Amino acid sequence: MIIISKENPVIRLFTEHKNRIEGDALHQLKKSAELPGMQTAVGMPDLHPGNGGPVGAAFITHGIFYPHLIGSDVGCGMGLWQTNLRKNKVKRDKWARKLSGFETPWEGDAGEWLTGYNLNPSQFENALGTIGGGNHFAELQTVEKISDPEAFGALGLDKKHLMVLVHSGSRGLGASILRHHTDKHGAGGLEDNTDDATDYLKAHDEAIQWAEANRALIAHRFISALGTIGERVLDLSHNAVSRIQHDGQTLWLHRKGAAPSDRGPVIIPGTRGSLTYLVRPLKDQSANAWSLAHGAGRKWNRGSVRARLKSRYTPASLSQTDMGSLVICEDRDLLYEEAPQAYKNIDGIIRDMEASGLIRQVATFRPLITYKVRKNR
DNA sequence: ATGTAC
Repeated sequence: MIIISKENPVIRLFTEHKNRIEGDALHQLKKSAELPGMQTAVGMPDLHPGNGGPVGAAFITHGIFYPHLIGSDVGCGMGLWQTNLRKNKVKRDKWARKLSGFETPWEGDAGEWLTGYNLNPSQFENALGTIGGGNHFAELQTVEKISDPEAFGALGLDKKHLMVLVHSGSRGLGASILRHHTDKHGAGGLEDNTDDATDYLKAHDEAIQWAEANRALIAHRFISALGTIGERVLDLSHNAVSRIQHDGQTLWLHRKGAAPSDRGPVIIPGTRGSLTYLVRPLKDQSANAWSLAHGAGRKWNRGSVRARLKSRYTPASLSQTDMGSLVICEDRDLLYEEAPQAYKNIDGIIRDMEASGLIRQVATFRPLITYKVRKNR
C-alpha cells in the first residue's frame, strides 16, 4: 500500500507497484479527492482513467455525495451461477452455437421478472436480460484450482460443475439517472437530506435492483440456452453509493469499479483470456474503504488498441484465447477494444491485494466460452 | 456504458 496523502483527505493506493497505475488515473484520483466533504480516496490496483472520475476507486465523504463518481452504469456488477453442466462432459463448440440472442428483448414477461425484484415496470423492459457493450459479458467457466476448500464449499460450490459469470449493469436506466442529475448539477454533489438527494437515492436504489434482476435474467437466458438449470452463488455491484456508519459518523461510501468487501467472498474476473479469482476479504477492510479491485483494469485506452494489435492479430485469432476459450464477439471494433492484451495482468492485481493484507484466494476459474455480442453495432 | 444524435 502506498500513502499518497496522510490527511485532509487521506489518499491511499493499494498496489506494491506504482508503475502499474497510469499517471492520468492517479491525477483523476487526486482531483476527485479535492471535492468538498471528501475524507478518504482509495485506488485499487486496477485503477485506470474513467469519465467523471477514475475507475477502480472508492471515496468516502461526509455531508454530501457525488453521483458523477458512481457514473452512469449504476448497479453494474458481477453475478456468479453454478450450473448443472459437468466438467467431464464439455461440448464447447456445440454449446457456443446454442448461445445467441442476448442482445434482443427477452421473449418472456419482463414486467413480471421485475416484480420479483420489488420493481415496477419502467421504460427499459426491452433492455432487461441484455448484456450491453464495453467490458460486459457472460462467460461459461470451469473450476481451475481450489486453494480454500472450506470457503469454496461454504458457498455451495462443487468443482465438478460449470459456472456462469455475468458482468452487466442497469443499461439505459442508470444512464438516464445520471443524466437527470448532471443536467441540473453537473459534477456537483447532493447534500444530505435535500429533496434532490432523496430523489437520486430512490432512483439509484432501483437501478441497483434492476441491474441485479438484469444479471439474473442474462444468466437465466444463458443457462436455459444450454438446456440446463443453475443456482446463483453470489452477486455484487461495483458501482454504487452507500450510507455507512463509521467512528460515530454517518458517511457516504462511493464505489466506482470497486467490489464491496464487506459482504462475503468476492469474484474478480481477469480478461476474457485469463483466470477469474474468487477471493475472501480478510478482517479489517477500513483502510481500503471496504472495497477491492473489480477486475484487471485497462492498460490501453479503447481507441489505441486496434492500431497496436491489427498487424499481429486477425479478428479470427482474437476469437480464441491463449486459455483455449472461445470469445463470441461479432463486433470487430469491440473484439479489438476488449482484447486481453489491452488489460493489466490479473495475477498481479490479486498479488497486490494479498501483499496489502486485504484478501486470501479461495479458487480460480478458467474461461470456456465468453459471450459478448452476436451482431455488429 | 448508454441511447441518441450526427
